[in-house]
Amino acid sequence: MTRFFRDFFARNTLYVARDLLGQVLVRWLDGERLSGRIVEVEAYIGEDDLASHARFGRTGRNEAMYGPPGHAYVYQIYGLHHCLNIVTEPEGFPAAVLIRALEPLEGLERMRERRGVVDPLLLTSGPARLCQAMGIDRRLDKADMCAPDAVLFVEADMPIPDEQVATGPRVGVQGDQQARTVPWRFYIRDHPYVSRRPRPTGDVR
DNA sequence: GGATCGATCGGCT
DNA sequence: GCCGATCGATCCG
Repeated sequence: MTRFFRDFFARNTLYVARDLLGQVLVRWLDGERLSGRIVEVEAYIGEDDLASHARFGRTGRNEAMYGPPGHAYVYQIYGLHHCLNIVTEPEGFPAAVLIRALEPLEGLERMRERRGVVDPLLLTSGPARLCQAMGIDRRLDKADMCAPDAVLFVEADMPIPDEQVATGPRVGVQGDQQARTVPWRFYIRDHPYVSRRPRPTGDVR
């Protein structure tokens, strides 16, 4: 399978996000290959995006977002969970695609051990779940996902036609009306492995 | 099915 | 000192 080169990630973040759907995220962990099809993602674009970690400018945590495309941005949240992003756009512009859900393909038993659950629907449907299943933590922050010897990378697999791509507001975003409602969440329509977390209503009456 | 809440801690406005 | 791009348990209906 072909891996994506850096120029794939250097593009407009919305295109990268949409095009990542259907592709396969691969993680080599202790000599074992774990993988899953990407079925749900979100785009975080620039310092003007008030839902982005870059909204307050460059800091220690978000530094990877300002770095070269095709690298991982992994952060810890709520003191106990990790989330994986892939950095996009040319170096210097802070943007990334959050990987929100996978359909597990390879290494299910290992994922079950790591997650402590058996149901495949609970293995990698959720940004923190997939990180736990695949052993992704801050040690992989800034890892180059385009390097020949990468232990975390994306393989080109199955393009998803426009009819099967759905969009919507990003999950878990609070505050600013624009940030809450802009349709920068992309997912495969009716795919069983998309996370179903209910989102707080962004409605104003 | 939906709503609510606690866990747990690094980074920061 | 406060808060979070989450998850899982628990309670209610």
